[in-house]
Amino acid sequence: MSKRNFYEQVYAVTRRIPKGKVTSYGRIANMLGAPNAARAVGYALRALKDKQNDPTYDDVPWQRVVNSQGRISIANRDFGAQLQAELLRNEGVPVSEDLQINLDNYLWSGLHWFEIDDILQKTKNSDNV
DNA sequence: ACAGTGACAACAT
DNA sequence: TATGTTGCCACTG
Repeated sequence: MSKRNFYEQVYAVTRRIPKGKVTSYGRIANMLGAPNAARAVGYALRALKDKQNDPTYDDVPWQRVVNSQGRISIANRDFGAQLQAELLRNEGVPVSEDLQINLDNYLWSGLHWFEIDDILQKTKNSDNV
């Protein structure tokens, strides 16, 4: 299909974020070897909105990705920020009223190199996921 | 092929 | 601390 590997890689990493933890767009980009692709990561997650009817992506916990400051994106505020905050709270992640999360306590430690390698292999030139 | 866009991030005022 | 600016990358008409 039209989807590129990068999307799948982002989704794959996001799926590994454990319940009760969060990470940032930039950190995901870093894990995928594209340290400057934070915006692209956000773009990929935003695209999930157009895939809501696709069961393939129902299990992507997009709410566990916030910006580098541990804050839910402002641009998202008007339509999805509150939902994201609610989903996180339901998972046991405290979110302040100004949409801030304490990264000292809830930041995901990330994947190990071999786990990332596994993702890169599985997402290589395939429409299958 | 090319210019525009966005759920980012770092730096500058 | 709070805005504004600039660089990035992948995706889209």
